Amino acid sequence: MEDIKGKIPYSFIPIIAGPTASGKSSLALEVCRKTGGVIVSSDSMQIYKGMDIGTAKDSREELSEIKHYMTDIVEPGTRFSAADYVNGSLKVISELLDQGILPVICGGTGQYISALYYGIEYGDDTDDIKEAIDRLTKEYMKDGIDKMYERLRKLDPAASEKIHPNNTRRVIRALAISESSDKTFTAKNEASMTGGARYPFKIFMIDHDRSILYDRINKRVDIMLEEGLEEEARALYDRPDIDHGSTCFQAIGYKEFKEYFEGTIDLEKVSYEIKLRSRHYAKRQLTWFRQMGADINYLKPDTSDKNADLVIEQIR
RNA sequence: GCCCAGAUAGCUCAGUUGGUAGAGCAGGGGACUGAAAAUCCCCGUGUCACUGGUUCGAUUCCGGUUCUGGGCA
Repeated sequence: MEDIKGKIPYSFIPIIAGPTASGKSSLALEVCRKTGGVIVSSDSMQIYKGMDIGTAKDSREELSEIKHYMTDIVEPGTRFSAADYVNGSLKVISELLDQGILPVICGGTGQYISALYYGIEYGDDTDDIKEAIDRLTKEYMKDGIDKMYERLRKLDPAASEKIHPNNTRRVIRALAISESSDKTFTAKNEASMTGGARYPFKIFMIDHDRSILYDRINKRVDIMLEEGLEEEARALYDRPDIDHGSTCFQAIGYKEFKEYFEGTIDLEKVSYEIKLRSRHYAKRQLTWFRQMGADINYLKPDTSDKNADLVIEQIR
């Protein structure tokens, strides 16, 4: 692990994590204001340019007030992976530390946060694996999942035992990784964590009652719709250069408009669906962070000002 | 006022030829290493509206009551 004490006056780099609508951004901005830090996003959808309202990106004013990294870095439609995220954000963090600036990691993508926090190294063969995934996805559509699962079972029995056969995505991915080099998915995973975390991180999360969190989600979706989410979604759908199967169309707040644009559902249904899917998502995020156990430092819901002071105190 | 149809899980509804009931959705829990806002797994007892009757036994059959739709006046 690299020592950061010589570069910045803090012992830990804060990660502000938690479910959607829990108040992460506002807290992270406040920590930045008080420390002269900048935000390094850990959000798999805020990386896309032009997807602002639906991904709850910080406002234009906030983006110009506090510098944001790993936000607005690619065009929608671009393929982007957890490996790309880790490689990119580590580079950014390293550069910031060299300049004596505190990086404040903020976002809700558990996979990205865990990868940073536990120091998962993905290597630089990302393009080969992306190709293998594309190839195997086509084979899967032709041959069905049973054949894919059987191939995985032969190549990497340990992985096949851990992955449910219905989980086609993870079956294909594990197979793609195993087939694209002489190491299996399991072997690569084992080797990927030997280095430990690159930096001393400390994770914080605001702990709301579930019913209050759901209420915040519902209200925020209403605000997004008032702010023009429909137009933003329409602009995305109308772009001829973006494949509708792209990752960016997985984003909640956009995919729910598909049927509306096709005229099969009304706006009220869209609103209902966005709220519902956001709640489901928040639940999954909570499961992810809960599983990290004592590595999460919980904060009581309070003003961003007060919680920022608590965070700063704990990273000294 | 009369006629018809309903009343079963938080919601929408199945069902029980009479032996106290089950789907979808919601909700809860879990998994997760190159698409992760994705993908996947597990979890179903509720005065079967109320009240009499028939019956060994009624949520089920019969009567009454209340409520909700729809129709006729």
